[in-house]
Amino acid sequence: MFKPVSPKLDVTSMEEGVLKFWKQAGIFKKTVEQRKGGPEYVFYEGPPTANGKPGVHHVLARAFKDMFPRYKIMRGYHVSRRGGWDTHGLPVEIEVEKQLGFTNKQQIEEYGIDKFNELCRKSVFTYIQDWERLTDRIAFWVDLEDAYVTYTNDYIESVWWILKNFWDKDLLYKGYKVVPYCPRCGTPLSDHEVALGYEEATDPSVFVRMPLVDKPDTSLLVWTTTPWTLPGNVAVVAHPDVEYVTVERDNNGTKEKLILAGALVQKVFGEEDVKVLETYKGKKLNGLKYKPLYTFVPTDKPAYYVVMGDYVTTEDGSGLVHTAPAFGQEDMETGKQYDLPVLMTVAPDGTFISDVTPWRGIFVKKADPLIIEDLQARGLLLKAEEYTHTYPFCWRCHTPLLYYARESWYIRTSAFRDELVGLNNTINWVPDHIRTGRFGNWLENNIDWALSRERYWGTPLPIWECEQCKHREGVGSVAELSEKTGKDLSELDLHRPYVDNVHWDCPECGGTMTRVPDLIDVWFDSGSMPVAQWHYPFENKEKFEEQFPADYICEAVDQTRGWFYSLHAISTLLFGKISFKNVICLGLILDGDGYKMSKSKGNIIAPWDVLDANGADAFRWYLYTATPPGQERRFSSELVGEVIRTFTLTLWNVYSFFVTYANLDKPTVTTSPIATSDLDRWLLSELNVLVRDVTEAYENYDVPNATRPIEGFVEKLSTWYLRRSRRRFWKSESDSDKQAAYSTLYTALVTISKLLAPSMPFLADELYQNLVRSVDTSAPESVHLAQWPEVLPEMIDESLNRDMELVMKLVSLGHSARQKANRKVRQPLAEVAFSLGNANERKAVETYADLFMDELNVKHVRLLDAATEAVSHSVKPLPKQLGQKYGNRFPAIQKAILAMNAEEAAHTLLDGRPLNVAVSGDTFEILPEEVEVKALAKEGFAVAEEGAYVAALVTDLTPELVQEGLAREFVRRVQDLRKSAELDVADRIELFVEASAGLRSAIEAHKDYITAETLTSNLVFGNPPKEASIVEDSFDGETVKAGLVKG
RNA sequence: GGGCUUGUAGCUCAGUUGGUUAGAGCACUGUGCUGAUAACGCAGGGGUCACAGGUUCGAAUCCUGUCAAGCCCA
Repeated sequence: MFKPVSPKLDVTSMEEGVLKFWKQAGIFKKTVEQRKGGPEYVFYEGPPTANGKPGVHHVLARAFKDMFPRYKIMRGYHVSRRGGWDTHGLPVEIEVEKQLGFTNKQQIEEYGIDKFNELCRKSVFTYIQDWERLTDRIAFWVDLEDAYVTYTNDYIESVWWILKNFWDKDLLYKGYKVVPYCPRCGTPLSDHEVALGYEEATDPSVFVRMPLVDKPDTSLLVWTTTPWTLPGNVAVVAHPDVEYVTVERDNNGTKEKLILAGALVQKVFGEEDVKVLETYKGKKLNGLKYKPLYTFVPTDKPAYYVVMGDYVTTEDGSGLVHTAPAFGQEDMETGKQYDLPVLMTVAPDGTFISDVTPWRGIFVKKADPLIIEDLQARGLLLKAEEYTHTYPFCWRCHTPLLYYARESWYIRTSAFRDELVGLNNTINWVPDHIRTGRFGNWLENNIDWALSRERYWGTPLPIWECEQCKHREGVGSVAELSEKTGKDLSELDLHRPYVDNVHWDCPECGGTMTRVPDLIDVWFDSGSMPVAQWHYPFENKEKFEEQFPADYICEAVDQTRGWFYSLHAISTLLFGKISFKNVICLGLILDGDGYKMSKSKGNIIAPWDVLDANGADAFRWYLYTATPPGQERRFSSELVGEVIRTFTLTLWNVYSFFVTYANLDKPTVTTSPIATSDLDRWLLSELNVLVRDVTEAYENYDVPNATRPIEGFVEKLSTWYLRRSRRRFWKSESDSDKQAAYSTLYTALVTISKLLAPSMPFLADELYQNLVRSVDTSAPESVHLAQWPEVLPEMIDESLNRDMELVMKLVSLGHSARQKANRKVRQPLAEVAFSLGNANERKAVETYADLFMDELNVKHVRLLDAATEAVSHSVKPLPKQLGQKYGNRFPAIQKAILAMNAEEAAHTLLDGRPLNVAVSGDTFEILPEEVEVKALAKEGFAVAEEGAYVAALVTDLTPELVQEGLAREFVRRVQDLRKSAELDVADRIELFVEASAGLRSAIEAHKDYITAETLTSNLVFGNPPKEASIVEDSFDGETVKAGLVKG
């Protein structure tokens, strides 16, 4: 006996029940233990930060993370799914700053770094319970009890080991980094903070002459919107492939020559009459020396010449870009590339340094007009205008931000560009385009990783420097630190401020070694996780080797420059290997209107609302099936509800049907059924196609194709197989056909439960527990401990699948014809005749004649006789076949075929002979398969057609047919009555009938049929007793009163 | 400003190497069927395949440009 199953389903309580079962039986742990010794499948969890509540985008990522380990477990792999938490970084600090009401860094230092960091440490897990609860509810199986945490000493020590490795390979260096910087707050801002403060601003737009050293009458014409950066100028950038021109113009009576981009001449000079003397590519300008505008600060390297850069555009300005490496990120990159000097003309408070004598102490933005004045006076200014653009301001104090070079530590990743690109090409990206697109481009344009941060809560950069002689040492372990200091530091907290208090004597000069104040980028923390989660190499050597690299990781697309990059870069530099083999890169979740969900817009959808309404399975299924994973998706709760209506309930009802009837019949079910009918063979064939396709999709990390086809199969199972098989389950005799039907349906349901296990883990186990475990206690305890279904190729019969598809199409045409003829289905008709496009399909009509008769309620099924019954034929040349064969002669051939006598052409082709078509002197032999022949049926038929397929119904009624129709109408009434009287499916009844004459004789003529259909043990013509349930009705000109009682 | 992605019915999405009248589900309307169903069948309305050029006998599909949206970078 199976547990009785109601056709109604309360999704959430079902899921909670399964959740409870998993917990009690420890199923997750068992999935890990059971596969010990099996091949290893490695999954890495990209660590989230638990200082905010999880949202729907986290459900998305976790749903996708979960499905492949579940699949692999069922295929016999061992998967340890270790969780992890990202715990350092600015977002954590900002939360604590908010909490303390701080607005700048001084306040933190005054408050005490030790106390501040302690608050950070606590704040990190503020919402950990929300995370755990959600993770549990959506059935993301991950080991959170043994999760790695990036702030632990062990983790940090491993990160230090990596950094020491880089230090020893000379991959760490100190350089300048241009950052958005607030001169009032005295601090750089993170990208996130900068994004908060963009506003419209009006700045000067100046065109400046920079005379060439060798040709003083010719000047480069340079454009800038930040005149204050001009004292820091060291070079001018031109695009190598853009057209530049030398123009001659009148400058207050003297002729002057200016160089600028040809495309901008009109824009710069407008109406003015300028003469273009010469046109050439930008690369001709390469290396030209010009006279510096200012020389306040001496240069220690060659400067003041033209360099090449691809980023120059001809949208604005002059096409010649002024470069001051201290004040622009691109400028800094160019400076590094050409080894240009960095002129620091501005103090950290945003004023000019004293070397810039005319404007010393003046805030740079305020100095702009003064600089313009100076240039004007020296005849170097062509023109000054105003320019409105968006510019970032400090979100705290509204001071305009300066792009400003700060000293920073870098990793020499650009030296590994080829390795980064080459190794990336061996990674399987889903979607594919990320590999060469977003991620590949990023790697090809790789710049050195700016590693350091001037903050407090993070992994300290383990480099110590002598205060006197600047001698530096990298440290790669706590033991090394103990050795250098001669103290046991094994209990030292590796965070600031404690680690800052560790000093030793400089081996070079005897001075004091002090740690540099910087922390490292948190992305370096998370990118170190393959190593650091195991405290490698200090511990767990074997574990690390077993768990590296990952077979599978999955995060959203915003991680291309985040975790995806940091993982890849670190493992490339450290090991020369990839750290993940397969990666699914998810698109973002948008709201129902296509906007990004954000707190400020108030369009956040809370995951719990969706879970409480529709459960986790439907939520997951929606995420898997709605959109390919890489695409951004519009999300709404209603669409998740649709999953339940169209998929979950359909499957549930098939399941409920099976259990209900199986409990009545108690058949012996098996999952290796012997199919007796074509319908069974067809279903099993389709089932094996499904197993084959879904398995292949899982192997290819193709989520939509691992899920969507199951929907299609369930639909066919419910609306075709089961609808067509109902009577086989009802009938009273328990023959082999019935056994086969039960076993076929059983096999389908059990297989579906396994195919659904990775994607709908709750429903899958609910089905499995009842269908498998309740009859076989030796079976694995959960579907998640079971084996993935094997494809049985011998069960796949492609031609049977095609035949059944044809049958469904013809049935559909038959129904359509009935509707056109206005003949309801309960009225039997004499005959249906089909016409098919192609001769080898004809057999199917014969094979499935019984099915057609039953489904269409007709007495006879046959093929339409082309010779005698079709009034006419039409021919349709098929473009695909003929077009590919005859190319540009196709239109003429098509025209010629249509111009022929359709009847003669049709008969030729129907006989299987080729058609000779003459087109402007040439004769072409057109084959039967290149033309579609369509028959039009003669009158007397109700016809429906689609392409070459025709269904023709004989609609004439005989008295016998009418009587049979009446009998069916009567049965329908009785069945409704049974239902409204809430009788059980198997209850027998006594039936009392009063009917008009026509109906009465119909009932008498079909008494056996009626009593069998309605489970009537006694049919009486007469007045029903008082206790009977009664219906009165009239139809087809007849009236009836019927009553029934149990028994 | 650059890169990547996307644009097909009211909504969510398919659409194969270019080839018949561009499809499905949901929603809507009509109708039929039903002792598993919250369903199902049949039919109907609903499309400038974002736009404009080009290649081709033939373009939703290939090429170029434009527009819009999203993300990343500047």
